[in-house]
Amino acid sequence: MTATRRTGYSPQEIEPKWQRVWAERGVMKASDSSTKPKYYDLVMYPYPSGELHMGHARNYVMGDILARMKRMQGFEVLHPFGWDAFGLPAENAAMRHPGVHPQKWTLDNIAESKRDLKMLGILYDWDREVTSCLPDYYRWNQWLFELFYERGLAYRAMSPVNWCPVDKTVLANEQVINGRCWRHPDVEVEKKDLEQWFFRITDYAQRLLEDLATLEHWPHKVRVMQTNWIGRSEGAEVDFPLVGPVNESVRIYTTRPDTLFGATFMVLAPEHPLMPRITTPEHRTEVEAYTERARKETEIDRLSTEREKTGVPTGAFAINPVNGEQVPIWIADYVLVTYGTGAIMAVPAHDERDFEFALRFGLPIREVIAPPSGPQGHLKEAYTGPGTMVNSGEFNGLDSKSGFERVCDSLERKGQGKRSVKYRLRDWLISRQRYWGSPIPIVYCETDGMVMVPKDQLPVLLPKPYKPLAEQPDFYNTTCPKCGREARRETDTMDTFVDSSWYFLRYASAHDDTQAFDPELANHWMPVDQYTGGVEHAILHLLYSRFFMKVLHDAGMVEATEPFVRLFNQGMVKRFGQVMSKSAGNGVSTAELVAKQSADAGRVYEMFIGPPEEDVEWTDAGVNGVGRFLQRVWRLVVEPTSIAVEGGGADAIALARKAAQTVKKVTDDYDALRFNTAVAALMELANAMQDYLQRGGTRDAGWDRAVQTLVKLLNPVAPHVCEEMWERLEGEGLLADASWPVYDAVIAAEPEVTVVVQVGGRLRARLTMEAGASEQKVLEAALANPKVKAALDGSTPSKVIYVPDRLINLVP
RNA sequence: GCCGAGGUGGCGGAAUGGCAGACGCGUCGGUCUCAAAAACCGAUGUCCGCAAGGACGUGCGGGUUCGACUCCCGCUCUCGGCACCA
Repeated sequence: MTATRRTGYSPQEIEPKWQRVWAERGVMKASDSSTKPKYYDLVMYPYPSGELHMGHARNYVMGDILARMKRMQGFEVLHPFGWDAFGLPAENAAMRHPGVHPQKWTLDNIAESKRDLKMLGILYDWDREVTSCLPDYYRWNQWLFELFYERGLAYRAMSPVNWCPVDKTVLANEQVINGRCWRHPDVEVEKKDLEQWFFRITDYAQRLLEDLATLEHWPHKVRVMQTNWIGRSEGAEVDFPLVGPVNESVRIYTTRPDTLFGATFMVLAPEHPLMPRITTPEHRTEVEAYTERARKETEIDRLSTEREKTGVPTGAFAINPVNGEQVPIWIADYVLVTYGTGAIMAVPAHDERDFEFALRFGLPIREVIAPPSGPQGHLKEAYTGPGTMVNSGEFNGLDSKSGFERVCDSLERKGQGKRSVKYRLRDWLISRQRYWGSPIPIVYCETDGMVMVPKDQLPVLLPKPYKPLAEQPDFYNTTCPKCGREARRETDTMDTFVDSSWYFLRYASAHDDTQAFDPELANHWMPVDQYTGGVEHAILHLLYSRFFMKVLHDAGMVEATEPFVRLFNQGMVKRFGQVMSKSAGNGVSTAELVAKQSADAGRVYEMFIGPPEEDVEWTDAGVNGVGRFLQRVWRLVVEPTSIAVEGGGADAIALARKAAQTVKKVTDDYDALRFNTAVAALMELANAMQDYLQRGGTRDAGWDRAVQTLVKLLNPVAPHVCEEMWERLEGEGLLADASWPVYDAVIAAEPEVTVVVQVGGRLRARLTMEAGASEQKVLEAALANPKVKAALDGSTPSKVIYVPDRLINLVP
């Protein structure tokens, strides 16, 4: 007997159809006034790089799956999109193709990317689209800059800055990776002194650190990275009075005041302001030569731990306040002027760097902390752990922890020092000497100094000609808003991370031309329930956004203090062993995939290919396999044929039970973003359905249940084909139906279950009983059973295992 | 160096302490075809065996447990982050 001819479906026909239908129905338009519970589903807005390939698509698909599921579950979903549209690539393109303006290049790219997103069936509320390079957005960037300025959080300072010689721009600390430019891993960053704008993020260091503890739905890794980046340490500042006529002290910072008696020398950073005054005449030449060389050295050399320590003595001495000892003062570049006080006391016995330095220059090493065990004296290396204080006068015998406190108490009592908390976090340098960014709305006037452009005169528009702003007199020549006399505009633009630090608020009222965002609407939608994007933003973007949120909270503009409740970092898509990218030439073009296979297959494949947080390798065979799966689902749902088989054995109850279990599994998996196992579970259900038909199963209630379950649960991942199938089954699209299947009690069909009760790993009871409505009920009933109660003997079970019949002989 | 995450078939990967390898790819066999491709059906951890079946298997070494991929201790390798922050 031959099976009837099976036709399958044509994705090229149904996919455009449903994309049209969704657009017409406006299914992803978020209502601000809905009575449904809100769900804010956000993917990191991208830099618009033009045509999309499937490497870009992965996180958008994840976001889309959640949006569709939450909508079907009855949430009012905000799923917006926008473009991080300022930045260097547009300028580079403009330089490569003279005559092409960065704006045109950017807007063309946006159009291409948008077309490809739609082609993949990813639904956004495009009415709320945000484009950061357009005046109606960057106007509010400038407005927020002024808010920061008014609150004392934006300031200008001369600063040695990181300078990328290729991009000819200043880089933030965060953009320097191992002393090299983040955009050019082979280009060393130089140092240069410039007047720069900063945001005072260090004022928020403690709150940024503390609130990390509340972000329990963030990846552990990201929280650890931010914690380390903020880098809080507790210690003390101690004054070492200078020896000689100068009535001054050197203030040092240490995290180990308990080792104060072991300080045998001091080290100042080469840039330390005290250096020129304390250096003795006979050491002057040497010190100046050293500091000059340190200044010229690039970050990469300076930061290398491989490098041998260098330094020179100043000839000056200072007095250790705790024991009156005179210690020599050295200059060395292993001490950083930007951290602590730019000066340290060196305790070679208990600090690896000081130890190395002391060995190199023959400086004394004195042990003041005895390790809890092992021989003391004769150190081969620095002992940095805790121990007992020795050679420390009145503090001898104290353990290092209480010694820390007692020494601090003593210093504070005598006015020689004080407890002090330091952070590694530096202020955020936002100035960029680039054209394609938000102009900083400040005017310099000879009479009035630095003046903000009045808010009603914003935006300060970017001039049309593509040329550095500092070379455009039409731009920088202006009048002072206060006195009306000639003045000069600031020609720096803002770091694009400023733009991306608040765009998620703009979505709440994307077209409001009276304010950056409507506080009421922002409070309605915020915080973001799910934020999805690349791990490369684990520090910069996320820390800055958190900072903005806190500042805006303090300004009374938003209620929440954290922007993102749940964060997820998806892995990257590779092909031929490399991350998919235009430059590597290994991208799978969205348009081509859709033409040859289908958007649905691409979507399902990217979810099925591996754990969402892992990097995955794209293979064409893999996507074809998923295409086969979707065709098989179509045949099962639309053209089912049961085949009479000898022996039969089709079990409709078992199929219905399988469907119910799949509902639970897939719903949980989607919620936890375990898309790979969700798809696998749907494949299992399809296999079970096929098996059922092959055993001669017919279209009864169990079958219908399985069909509905499969189509609904698969819909968020493969929306086009599922909508089409649903229409054929029910006469309408699924999103219109908007109902998510609920896990219910088919499990009651389980005739008997065995329950095993354990206390503290000890087996206490085992009994067979009639099944209840659900696993949970079975367990509850088991605990109420007198036999179990007796076995438990009043103690609480550490574990109750529900064991299906087929496994019971494994339990003793 | 410090911090974090991981080592499971030929491959990607599944497994609240309870049948290791779900699901898929690949491979092999079959159906259809003049043939090939596609599609569909079946087999597929390794070793021994014609078979029924047996033995061995989650980086390495110990431990806890009736039972360990899973928990604990030690080691090792890989990948990510930070890196002279006193």
